[in-house]
Amino acid sequence: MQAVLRMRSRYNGGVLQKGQTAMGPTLKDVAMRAGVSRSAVSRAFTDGASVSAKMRKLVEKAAAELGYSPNALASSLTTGRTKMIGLVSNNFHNPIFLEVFDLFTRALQNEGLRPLLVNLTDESDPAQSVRMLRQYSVDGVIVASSTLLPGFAEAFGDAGMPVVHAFGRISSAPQVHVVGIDNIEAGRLAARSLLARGYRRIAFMGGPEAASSTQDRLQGFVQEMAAHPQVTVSTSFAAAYSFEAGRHEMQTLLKRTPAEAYFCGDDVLSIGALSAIQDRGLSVPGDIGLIGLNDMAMAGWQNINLTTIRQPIRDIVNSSTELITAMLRDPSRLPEVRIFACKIIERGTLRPLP
Amino acid sequence: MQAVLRMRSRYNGGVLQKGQTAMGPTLKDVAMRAGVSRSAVSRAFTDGASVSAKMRKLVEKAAAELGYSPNALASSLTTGRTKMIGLVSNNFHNPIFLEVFDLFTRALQNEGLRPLLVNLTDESDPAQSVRMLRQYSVDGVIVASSTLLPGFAEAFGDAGMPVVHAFGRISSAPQVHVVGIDNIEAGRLAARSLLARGYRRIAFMGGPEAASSTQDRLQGFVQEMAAHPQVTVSTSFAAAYSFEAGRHEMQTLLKRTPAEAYFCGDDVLSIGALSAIQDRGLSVPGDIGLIGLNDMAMAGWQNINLTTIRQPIRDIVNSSTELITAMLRDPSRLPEVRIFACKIIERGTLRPLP
DNA sequence: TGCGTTTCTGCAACCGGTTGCAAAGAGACT
DNA sequence: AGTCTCTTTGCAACCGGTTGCAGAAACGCA
Repeated sequence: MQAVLRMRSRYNGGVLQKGQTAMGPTLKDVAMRAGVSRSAVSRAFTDGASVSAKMRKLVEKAAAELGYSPNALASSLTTGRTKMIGLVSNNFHNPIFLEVFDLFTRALQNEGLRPLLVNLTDESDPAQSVRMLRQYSVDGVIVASSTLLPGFAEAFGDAGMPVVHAFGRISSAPQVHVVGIDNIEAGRLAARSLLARGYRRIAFMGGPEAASSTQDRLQGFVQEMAAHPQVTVSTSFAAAYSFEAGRHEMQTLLKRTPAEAYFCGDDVLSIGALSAIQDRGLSVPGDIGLIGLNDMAMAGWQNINLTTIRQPIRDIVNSSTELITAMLRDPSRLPEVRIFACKIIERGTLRPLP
Repeated sequence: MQAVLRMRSRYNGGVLQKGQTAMGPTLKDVAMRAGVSRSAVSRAFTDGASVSAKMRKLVEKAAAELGYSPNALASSLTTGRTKMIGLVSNNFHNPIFLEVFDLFTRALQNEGLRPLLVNLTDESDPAQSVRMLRQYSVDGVIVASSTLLPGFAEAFGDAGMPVVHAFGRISSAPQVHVVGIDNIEAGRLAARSLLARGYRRIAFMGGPEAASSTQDRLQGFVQEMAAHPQVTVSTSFAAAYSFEAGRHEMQTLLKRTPAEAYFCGDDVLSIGALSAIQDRGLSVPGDIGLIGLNDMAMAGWQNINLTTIRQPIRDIVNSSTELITAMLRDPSRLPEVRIFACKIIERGTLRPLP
């Protein structure tokens, strides 16, 4: 009985010591209050543990009275799992990624996992990021980016963390899990739809030339065109996946004889290009056709109304989350590639099919 | 000497036990390798600790050879600080928040803090979120939202966590730190600029009626108009801060006699309204004037070219970050309100000044 | 060389939990 | 009641670090 009267460990009557996190009562406090051992309390909060219903009820009562909730970090010390997932990206300028973050955070939360957001915009050294995520002992890493060099995802994998690269480059011998679309196929799809509409002088206006997504889309686009020698193809690249870059690139293109239709690397670029074309007094699709990629919300806005290739964001996010949880269950699982199909969303920036 | 030969704790030769996080060598391993005590290693990694340069060098060498980096979570157990900050929001549909997240993650990273992203879109119970953040012992919480009920931020504060509510409602007796703009003043500013341009039938088309930001903007708007009885003011609300909601609301308004100019609750709403107006064959600013709020990137795009009130996102984010770090140093600091001025960005959706 | 100071270092306890193990308790059955 | 299970409980060690304290080492100076 007298145990109950002893000091309540460091949690001295609600007065916070300076420089210390607000920390509630601990397992020890609950144990004392319930008059049981600390192990009992621990077990009462772990499902599947060996505890009698009576004990559990007793502990829960004491815990409720004290407002106790277990410290996830402390338990991670012994269990080796923190239930934290590094959510790594360098894509903070493409509005589509806001949706990506929304979906990822919700999907992870539903699995009882917490996203630790890492912004790699200023980072060029994978080792540095590995160290950071190591220090926080994340259980796994989701790389959400179409422009981040594959070296990052691989570095995490090499460091022994489960990794999924969402929106990453498809590979037939993947180092890590990859979930995304086949950008080469997307390039072909764009090419086919331009051909079907009878365009003869067409062009690829890509995103940053160094990005694998740009390269792949171009490759597919050109491949498909190769079978149609009567069609001429030209190529150029915008400096970034941004409105301004797209607008600027199109302004440059318009100074010479422009193509009849452009496959733009991405919707944001398309919208920039659209703006440049309209400023010039030309009409879309009357004078120039445009097709984008992503189908971001804005593409559907009536004053934009962009024909585009839809990237199934939701499927990619859900599948990535599923894959990371599978990895947590079985870390020895071999890297897998999951490819989702794209489809064309017909709106008003290409001339109609003949 | 023989201590060096003992088993290297759980890190058995690089082979991971199944179900365990990839964990590198530990402090103990480094201590053994360097032939010193564990305390010595710990101190070598804490700056300002009492260690000789020689010892530090010795430890660093051993650590480098083993690829050791300290476990931040373990240390948080004794120090009581995790260097993790809960970044809480429910705003995942307004593109401006992508920029907000970008800025926050970078600012926090620069301070050596890690954002734990919490999506409250589906959450209505503050107690639930408090429990979650407690379990992860975050050092503080940044609430980044203009629509989240103040009850959330206050609940975190009551639970003893340092809190800053960014984009929150200004109050003269704040429960928690608030950083943002004075929405009442923003409403006045909008009103004044419409008046100055000679509009006589003007309207407020707000965001969700329940959001404090909407209410405040309306209040300021109406207050300013009160001094001009010759001007008529009407009011309506869109269901959400989204393109579709703005478009839909404007479509409804256009069925009756529309006002000469609208102050829209937000840029996204303005752009939706713009789309509805143009669809109807009317021109902006010829037939109807529009002014938004935020100055999101898109507002500057040439095919939108929205006159709007600029919200100084960057200042708000930096100031919030500064405030949260100040709270970490001194948790007893009293709640403070920081207000930033807004200014009008003149573009092309209002008729020119007479 | 000896002595007083100051700087370093290691011991051991602790942070808040988890878990293997052994002993206690509760039933079941003879 | 006695014996044998099976369940439940507590003890104690451990997870990977930190830190107060006391003793050891290094230094300054006579």
